[in-house]
Amino acid sequence: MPESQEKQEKEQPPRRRQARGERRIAQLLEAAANVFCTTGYTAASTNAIAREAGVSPGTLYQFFPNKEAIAIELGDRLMHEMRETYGEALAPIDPVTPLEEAVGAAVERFIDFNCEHPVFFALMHGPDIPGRITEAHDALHATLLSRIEGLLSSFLPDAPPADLTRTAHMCLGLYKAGLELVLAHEGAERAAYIQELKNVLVRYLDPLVGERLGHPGP
Amino acid sequence: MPESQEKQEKEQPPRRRQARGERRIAQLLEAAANVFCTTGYTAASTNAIAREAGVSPGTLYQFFPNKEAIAIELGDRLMHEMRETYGEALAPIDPVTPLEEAVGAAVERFIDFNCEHPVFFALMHGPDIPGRITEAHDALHATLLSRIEGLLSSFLPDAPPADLTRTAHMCLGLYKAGLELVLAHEGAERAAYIQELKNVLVRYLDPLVGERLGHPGP
Amino acid sequence: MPESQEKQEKEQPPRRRQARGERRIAQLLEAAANVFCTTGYTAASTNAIAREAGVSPGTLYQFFPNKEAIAIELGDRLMHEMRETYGEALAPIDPVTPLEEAVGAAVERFIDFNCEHPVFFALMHGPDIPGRITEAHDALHATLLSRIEGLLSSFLPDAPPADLTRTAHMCLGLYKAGLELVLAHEGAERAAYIQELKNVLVRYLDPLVGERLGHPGP
Amino acid sequence: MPESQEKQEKEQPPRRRQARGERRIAQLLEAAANVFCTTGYTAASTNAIAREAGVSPGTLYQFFPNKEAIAIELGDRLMHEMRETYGEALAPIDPVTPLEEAVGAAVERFIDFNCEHPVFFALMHGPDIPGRITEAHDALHATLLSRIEGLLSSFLPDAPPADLTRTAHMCLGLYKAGLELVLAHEGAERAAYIQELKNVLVRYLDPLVGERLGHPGP
DNA sequence: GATGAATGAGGATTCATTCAT
DNA sequence: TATGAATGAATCCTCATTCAT
Repeated sequence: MPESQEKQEKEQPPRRRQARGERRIAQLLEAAANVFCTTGYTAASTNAIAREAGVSPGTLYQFFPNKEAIAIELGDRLMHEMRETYGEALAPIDPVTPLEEAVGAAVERFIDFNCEHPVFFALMHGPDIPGRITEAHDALHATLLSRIEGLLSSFLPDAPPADLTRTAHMCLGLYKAGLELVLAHEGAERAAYIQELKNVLVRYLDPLVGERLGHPGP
Repeated sequence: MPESQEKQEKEQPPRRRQARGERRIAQLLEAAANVFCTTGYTAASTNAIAREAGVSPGTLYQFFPNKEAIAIELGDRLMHEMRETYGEALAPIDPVTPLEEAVGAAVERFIDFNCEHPVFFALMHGPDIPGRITEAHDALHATLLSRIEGLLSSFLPDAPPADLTRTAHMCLGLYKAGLELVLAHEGAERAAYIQELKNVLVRYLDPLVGERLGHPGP
Repeated sequence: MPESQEKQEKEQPPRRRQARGERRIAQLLEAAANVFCTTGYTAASTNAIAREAGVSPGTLYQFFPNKEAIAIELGDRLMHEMRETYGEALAPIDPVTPLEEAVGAAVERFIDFNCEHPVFFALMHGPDIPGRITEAHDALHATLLSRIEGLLSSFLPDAPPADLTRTAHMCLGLYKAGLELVLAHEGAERAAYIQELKNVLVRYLDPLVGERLGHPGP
Repeated sequence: MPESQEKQEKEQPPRRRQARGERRIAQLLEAAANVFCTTGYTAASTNAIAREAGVSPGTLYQFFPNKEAIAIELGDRLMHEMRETYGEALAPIDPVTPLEEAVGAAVERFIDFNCEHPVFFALMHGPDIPGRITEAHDALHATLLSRIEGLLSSFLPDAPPADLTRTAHMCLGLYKAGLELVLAHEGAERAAYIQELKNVLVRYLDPLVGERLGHPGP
């Protein structure tokens, strides 16, 4: 069947190439994740990423125009995977779920996700410059914020948008701070920090959701 | 008066030299603060610091062996100034002071200090690598933690040391997270974030100090 | 012929690249040889080598991690060429050859080799620090020593290994010393020094080989 | 006695200053010797010497215009001390002394001197560039050569000057080579190398002095 | 004399990126 | 596509030397 072969050669190669390209991209992203974790985002070099991926620098630049782009794509995939793993189900939470339970579950999931994808942490913190936010960092942040806002909106349906946004920012910030401490410890101490992080969030949010139906304040 | 001359030879020369050097050091530290704020600690280069200070690289290295040393000295001076400004008085807090008031005041002071010394923030966050903690970062952190522990111990006299330390770590982390948000906003929004930060800390700590004399839980 | 293409993909690309690289390496090594001869090994700078080679510093570092590595490779190639030129035939010398003749030939060859590859001298002397021996220097030395030991063992088949080694060290040292003087002179004077070097070695070795068959001492 | 005091103040200060200067110079030279031994002449830095001497760089430059000058002065003093220690007596050697004894004694003395003044070795070898001889190196060399020539002339009274000079050069070279090996070993092995060095020199010189009175060749 | 500050060119090395193959 | 060679500016840091005090 030379014809079909011809066809294959004409149609499949694009596919194959795409497939190969996908593999390369995945390979590069994984390498980048490793390097970001090891040396931090700022200190990570594209050459190091290419080396870790076992390809030449030129190859890297065939798929990504620069380091930023790698981080962005990595963040995107991370967000995508988070959605795949935990689903959009994050958002529609049964309003009857007690806050403590909801927060506890969310924190657990976030931490689990982080442990499975340590680069998440590296990307979230990004370069230490306060003002200059990188695109990658930013995109990740925005996604996370919107997810958190989604979560919060179930509990705070009446909050003004500005307040909601602010609360989401706070929650994300607190979570990041807690995560840093959690990751810095192990065993029982880690568990204790996880509990503290939950406490922080629950106690912070509790008064805000006090007026919810079925959740009369104390 | 050969005697006085002898004295001069033994005491003055070191001082005289130090005068210029001291000025240079201050100048370099100020430049370093600027550069750290602008580009972040990790990306800051010694050459950039020297350029900012208007001196040659060699001059910088006559006073500091490397970037780390600059950061350490900067952190030390910052801590010293913090103590000068707000005094050891942070520690001995009247136990009758309501938690809210105490936390509010502490937060205000910390934020004020940060606004006056923006490099504080840059130093606190340090390089984005999770494990690799730099000396400078570390020293600053340790000092802050001990100050916070001191503060907390007035409120939590009965807490086991491990818990106290953990709580201090949490507070510092929360504060850093809040500060980042505060600094990222201005005007009313900044004020709102400051309030949120206070809320977070008060609500987090309130249950822990519930058993204090005169502060029975609700 | 997809198969041959596969082969090309697997075998040729590495080769093709190496062609240019190989040329660059040769070019860099030649430049290094020049610089080592001109300024000495210690004072030679990688930048100077790159400049001499007409490439950028970065290019040099794509092939060699540092100056040492260049010297090592240079030494290796030199040793290889020496073997190519004079062959392993150095070792198995007809035991009936008179010592004077053998030493004379060896000295001539060594000197010729040096004149063709002046960097040999620079590498042999290495940095002037007594203790701190560099790898490059060391490797060259070891190779030369083993060659000399091989030569000597034909003449001193019964010498204990320790003595043989010591004698080899002496011969190499004497040769280096003589070479320095030879290179420092020209014309008739150079010839005279060459003769003196031969005399030194022959007279030094003669008593040691006195007991050889057919070479009864006087 | 204010007058005499006045006198002292007017006359002694110059002396004192000279004394202080002498001390400084000695101090600097000793420091230089240490640094030359530790890091080698080429790599030695004037700043390091000043530091080792416990003075400021400026002070060093008040006594020596550059590194070379330090080495030269160091060499001069070394030569002076050698003369002080072993005297001009090196030259007039009893022509009846057997060559072996004379050479053995000379080698012993040279080696002893080196062990007491390790910098001697560093200075003798100097920078590894063949052509570019430094002044310091040169001066030292010249002195040593003339001493050796003196020694040799007792044994070779009839040798043409050119031959004498050449032989002296050879002896110095051989001695340097041997010294390197001697210093590189310890204990019994060192002793063995010392013996070998003596052998080399005796055997090299013996035929040359064969015609001396009372020393008929074998 | 003595100090230590100052210089600025030069050292090794790395990096993001581009280019020829 | 993929390679690896090439770049050159930028990194940190050192050095011989000079200068104001």
